[in-house]
Amino acid sequence: MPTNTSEICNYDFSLSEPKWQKLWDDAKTFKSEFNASKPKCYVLEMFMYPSGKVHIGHVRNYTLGDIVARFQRARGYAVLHPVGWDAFGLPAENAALKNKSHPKKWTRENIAAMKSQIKTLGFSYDWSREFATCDPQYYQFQQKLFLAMYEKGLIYRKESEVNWDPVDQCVLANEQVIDGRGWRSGALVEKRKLPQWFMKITNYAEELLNDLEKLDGWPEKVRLMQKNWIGKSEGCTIKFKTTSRTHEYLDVFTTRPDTIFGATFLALSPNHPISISLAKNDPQIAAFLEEHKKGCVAEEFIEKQEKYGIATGIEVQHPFLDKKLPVYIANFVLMNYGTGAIFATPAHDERDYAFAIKYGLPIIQTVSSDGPLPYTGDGTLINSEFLNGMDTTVAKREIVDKLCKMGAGERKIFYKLRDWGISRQRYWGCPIPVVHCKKCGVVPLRTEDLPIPLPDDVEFDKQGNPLDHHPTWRHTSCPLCRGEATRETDTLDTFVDSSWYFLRFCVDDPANPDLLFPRDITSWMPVDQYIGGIEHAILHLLYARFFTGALADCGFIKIREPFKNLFTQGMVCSVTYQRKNGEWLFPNEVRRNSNGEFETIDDGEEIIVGRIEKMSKSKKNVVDPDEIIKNYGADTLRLFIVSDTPPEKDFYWSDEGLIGCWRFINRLWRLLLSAKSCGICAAECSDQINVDILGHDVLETYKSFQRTIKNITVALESRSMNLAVAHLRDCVNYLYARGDDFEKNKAVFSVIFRDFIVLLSPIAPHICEESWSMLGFEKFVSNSSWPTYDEKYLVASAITLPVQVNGKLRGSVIISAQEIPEIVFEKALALEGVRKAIGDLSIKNKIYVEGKIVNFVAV
RNA sequence: GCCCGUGUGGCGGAAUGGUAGACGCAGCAGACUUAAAAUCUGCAGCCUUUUUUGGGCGUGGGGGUUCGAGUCCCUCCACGGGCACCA
Repeated sequence: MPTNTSEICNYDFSLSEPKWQKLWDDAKTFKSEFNASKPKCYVLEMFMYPSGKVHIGHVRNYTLGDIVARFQRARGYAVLHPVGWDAFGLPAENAALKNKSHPKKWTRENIAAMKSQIKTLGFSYDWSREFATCDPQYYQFQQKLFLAMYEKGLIYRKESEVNWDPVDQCVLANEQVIDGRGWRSGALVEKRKLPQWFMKITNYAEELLNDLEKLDGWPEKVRLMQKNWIGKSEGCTIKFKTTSRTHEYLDVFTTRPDTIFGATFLALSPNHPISISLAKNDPQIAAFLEEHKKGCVAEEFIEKQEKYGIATGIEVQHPFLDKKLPVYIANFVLMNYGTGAIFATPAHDERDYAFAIKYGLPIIQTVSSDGPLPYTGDGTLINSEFLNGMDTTVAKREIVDKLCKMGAGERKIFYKLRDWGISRQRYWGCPIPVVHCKKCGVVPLRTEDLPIPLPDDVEFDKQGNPLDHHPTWRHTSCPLCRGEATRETDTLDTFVDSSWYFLRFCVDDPANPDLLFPRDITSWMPVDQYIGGIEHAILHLLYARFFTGALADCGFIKIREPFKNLFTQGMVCSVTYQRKNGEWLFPNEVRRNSNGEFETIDDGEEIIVGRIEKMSKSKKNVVDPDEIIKNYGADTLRLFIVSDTPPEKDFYWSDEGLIGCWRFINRLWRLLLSAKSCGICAAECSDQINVDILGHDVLETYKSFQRTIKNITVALESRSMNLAVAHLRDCVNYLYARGDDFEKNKAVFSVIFRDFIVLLSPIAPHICEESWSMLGFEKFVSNSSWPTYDEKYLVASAITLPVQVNGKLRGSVIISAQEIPEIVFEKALALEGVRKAIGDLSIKNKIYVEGKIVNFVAV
């Protein structure tokens, strides 16, 4: 890759790009203004965590958003396109520890550094709305929202078994535990009991699930992932009478009440109250529970657990048969789902089957099937008394009705979704506005006591939460009794910060200390186009949906769904290089030797060229956006990042591809220079082009360009940026070949060039401004309107029609658009290839699809 | 295990059931140049001496629907992702 591009550079981006960025800034070009006479369009990219450096993944995300924002602006929308920082979080604390610095300092410096990087990409942001979630002006409102939701009963505190990350010394939400490990540290998560703050997201399970159907602007995949995560199952509880003296009844939950006659035993979770109470008097059960507890933490049990259990000696009465069923404690029954107890039907459930085989329990088939047991599908009931002969769906309804009438069961719905644990035992987050009073207990602060600022003077030399060690901050008075009280030292999960930032962006002046959500907020909401990575499909997007509904219920806002359209872009990937000893290498430490093999530059060691993987620092397969911008300019990078690969798919970085885009930018510049020297300019433009007097060739060019306008418009509407780029390239190639016509048809080509510049401007805005100005157009191309096209010019006068015989291509004829079928067939039959293919066969059928194809069926 | 998605040249990828491979990368040839780079102009799925304006094959495999299938249906395979004892 040439690093010194000055010699081959005929378009000087290094002058042009900063110039236009400054002019846009000075003119406040991208300041969003709500305008009731225009349709609104809120374009938002998931805001950035200030890690310190912008990476290519950011560039892809924000370029996609900027193209949408600029395109919609040109099409006449009032566009809101804000930018901000997701600035609280653990890495700031870790970095502070490492560098003996302060999280605030680290965060602020990173924001400053990343902001200057982002600015060099020329995004059309309204910077006046910028904020960071660690701004007291932002989090004070979050504290206010907390109090309102607390009052509404949507937040509660509970002693709870939590996911404890032993490395980060922090509690994790269920969503942050991946394969039993912390999502950030990768450490094996332990179970601990701690008092925790929760948000009642489960109150919204049904709404969050049902509204997914309305979100037709979301990828099906994301909706499905959320649906599975919410995990609704409909069924019923059944009350079994037991032989135990201490526990008269045992409630179980099932989605298959139809299989009740196949029940041969019951199973309790080891954490079930009955299990625990039995353990007090039964050392064997106590030992079993202890062993299970240990097993839960060990890795191999998370991977693949064998089913095992222990008999309790208790039996229950079958609700319909004169029969007693034994009760077991089984490791595969979860306490935090359903009632923590099940009835087992080995014939129709894989887990029950495995358990029954292991402990020699009976297996009774109650749904007929051709295949082997266990059979979990639907079918006709057998061995089931009054249900015999019914279909499973009918039988379900019938049996539940009967249980309800008997008072032995009720219809019930359970969800996999759990309440959201929002407590974090960490310093760098939003303080929870609550105090602990010896007399009054947990007391929320009053709104007038806000904000509770995070103290700056903390020390990180001790284990755990620095707020706990602060000499004064904790000590305060109780808002109720004025007595001595201590502040809550847990801070809020940073996912709370990102659950409503999109609402705050709607506020004209985010630094305004008084207004939370002024009246114009609902004018901008919902977000019309949200863009971000698929990795947030569940966590962030589910929390944000919940928060929006909850804030509506608290009376703050009127909308319930925050994101109308969602686009999830793919990852940016690149090849990896490794030494034989496994050490990763940067691309610039590697070269190809004369045999075409890869070797290190410094010692010539042979290199393993690894898989193409997501760019990451640890694998060293990263490219630095700063370097690219320095050598090729922002327009080249923006163009490249949306070329070729559809935005939802993974993008494979290649230096050659980047250089191809660089060549395109320069080729375009040469085209514009030659156009200018032919007299193409603003003054020659006329919106009244008389198409009727154009010569044949120019008319064809004009029509072809009309199609280009349509193609690019359609491509950008459907977010197919790669297709838009292909059509732009096509158009440049086409115009290049018609250079000789420019001078003779200045009016037509001036209009074409003007419109072309607008078409390219969302993707490569700087060179477009430069050429806009060079050709004498006024103001900014960034402020001009999107070109329109007329469908009537899209119809070609002559069509090349493919001709098939028995579905195989045998030639083609040129016909006029309105040709009658008889003439078309006549012309087609005259083709030598067609005659040859038909030969001695007789024509059975003739098909002519207007303007598309001719097919002769011959046998 | 369950659910979802994807499979097209050397590569990234185009294609409302209607000429498969647009556009680009890499490649090849020519022009310009002392030369190289850059640039410009062409060629380019595979097989096949009917010197080719011919023929055959071709969108993961097999089958089906259709005048016609990359596209729709069935089935198998491979890869990727999500969930994972959720009763």
